[in-house]
Amino acid sequence: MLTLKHLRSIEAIHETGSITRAASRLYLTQSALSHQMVGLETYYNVMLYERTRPLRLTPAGERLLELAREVAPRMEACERDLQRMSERRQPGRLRIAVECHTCYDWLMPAMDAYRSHWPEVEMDLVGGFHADPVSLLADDRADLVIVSEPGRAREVSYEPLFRYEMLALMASSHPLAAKSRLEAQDFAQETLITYPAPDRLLDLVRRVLKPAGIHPERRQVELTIAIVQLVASRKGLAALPAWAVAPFLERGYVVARPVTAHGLWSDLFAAVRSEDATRGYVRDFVTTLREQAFMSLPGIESVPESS
Amino acid sequence: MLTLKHLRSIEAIHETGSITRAASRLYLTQSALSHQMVGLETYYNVMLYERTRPLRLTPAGERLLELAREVAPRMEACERDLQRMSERRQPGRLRIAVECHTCYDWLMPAMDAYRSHWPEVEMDLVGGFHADPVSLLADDRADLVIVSEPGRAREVSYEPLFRYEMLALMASSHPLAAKSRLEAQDFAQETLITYPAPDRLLDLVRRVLKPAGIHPERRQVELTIAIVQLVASRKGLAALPAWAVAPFLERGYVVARPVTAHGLWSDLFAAVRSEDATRGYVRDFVTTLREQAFMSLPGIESVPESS
DNA sequence: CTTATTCATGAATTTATTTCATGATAATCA
DNA sequence: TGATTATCATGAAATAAATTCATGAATAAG
Repeated sequence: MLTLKHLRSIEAIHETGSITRAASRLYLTQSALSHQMVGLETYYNVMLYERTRPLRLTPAGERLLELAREVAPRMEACERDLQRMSERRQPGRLRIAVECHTCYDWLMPAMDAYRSHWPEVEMDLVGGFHADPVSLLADDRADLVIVSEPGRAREVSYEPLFRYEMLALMASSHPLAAKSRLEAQDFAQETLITYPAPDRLLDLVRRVLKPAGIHPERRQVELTIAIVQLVASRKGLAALPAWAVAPFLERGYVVARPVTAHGLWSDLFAAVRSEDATRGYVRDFVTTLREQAFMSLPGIESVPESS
Repeated sequence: MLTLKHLRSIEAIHETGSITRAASRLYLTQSALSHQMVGLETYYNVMLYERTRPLRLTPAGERLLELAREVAPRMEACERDLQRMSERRQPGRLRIAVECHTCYDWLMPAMDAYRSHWPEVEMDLVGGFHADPVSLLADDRADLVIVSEPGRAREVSYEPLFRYEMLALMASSHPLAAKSRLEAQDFAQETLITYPAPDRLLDLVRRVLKPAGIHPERRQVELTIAIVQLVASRKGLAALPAWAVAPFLERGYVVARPVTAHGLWSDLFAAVRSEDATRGYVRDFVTTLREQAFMSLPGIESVPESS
């Protein structure tokens, strides 16, 4: 029988163009999703997608996608209403702390989307720099913190959001632009342009350069646009999320290259107090973060289980 | 997770005002439906219906009902479209034969409802009287026959529709009106007014009077309204489906009484060729018959499994 | 007050879903 | 063009979910 689960699957397959990627986004194995689709196809005796790469929906698949788009939001709205009815306490509050500079790019639209679903939830951003932002949860100064690594404290629950690739950025006239990927040694003689943040938060430094014993000259700038401008002016290299550099590549002054053989991928998690993790408005905020990110950020993936 | 099944359940509970009756209409045990509801209630941590008789939906239950009403028809429309896509043969044909006179009362509206879902299916009514209407299927003179008893031939599939109670009808001034229920002997000295049909099709005669060896005087009339008129004029008794007599009871000239201790219940089935039983447009016709009947005929029930 | 009904619940059963392990097929790249 | 890597399909096993059966408790009807 047709379920919401099937509709979500069709949407994910359509959006990712692949059973494997869709499965990962749905937190399923590739096999489970394949079985699920074969089951649907057998039940209705139709093909739902062409077995080509990239995979495309057939007319029958498109029809299901259409259903998903008209039906899924209504079911979700109903679920939110039920959650509201069950939590007869005060409407919730979400004070959000963010560790990474670029996070604001996707956090703001996500908060907007969330506000329309949960108008009664009061949202706030916790400003300032904090050595250990997760401790803001226990101190009751924040209710949700965006971090790049899950901790292991039992009082805090870490919800995976997504992962993105960090790309090395250089002027298109830079000699290193000739290489298809950069390694740690390539940075040795360069200036590294970063946000003003401790090394712990700079994935390139912490996970690539420091382990290789390489400590390039450094320069710190606040704004992404300023970093790109300095790179274009051949003042040094930078490492930024793939989705953040995409708009600048079109103009051709800078180029982006992966770092190390498999690329430098960073994960993001939402940390919440474990007692809050099951609340409807909190879970829905996390879900909204994921949805909005996958909708607007090109090239991101879901966090693999092992992380 | 919320499924279409849950929505159908909520609808059935709302319409029947009882877990037991809803379960029977959904072809489930009472227990299964109870578990299902408790599961939903636990998942969302809300009550869905008041534990009173008759049972009423809570606001949370009403919210689910609202969802059901906006979402279920869309899912059904999509399923029909998929079925159409899978059957790339000729659009179907439905020649329908009917055994019982009163069937036309609910069959016509049901056919209208069905026509809007399957405009490409050509419907026709097979007229005339037939000693063995089910044989019309094998003879390819009909595609679906409404009958009151399932046969056991393997080439024919019998889909249960619903059951209704036959009530004895008499003038309100008739002495028997004093009794709360009638027995076979009560008919011995009366005239029985029936449709012009063989005894085999008259449930009162076949299942009550004949077994008791009672053969009252008879009079045959074509139209339901004429039967009621004769009864009101004290020309005799009649037995008609509860839903067919309901409109005449209001005026007060006739009264209706159950027959025998547990009432005289008649079942209805749709007989189709087994090869047709799985076709989308056929299954949907049967589903539409059930739906429309339960929607418009008061006091009917679903056919118990054993029948 | 007794007798029906009706709903809830625990245990057992059946059915469905998911994963694991692996094979087949198609795309990519030296 | 092979060799290599990606991706999807599939069967068997494991896990999870839904359904039934048997029964108890609560509620309405006679």
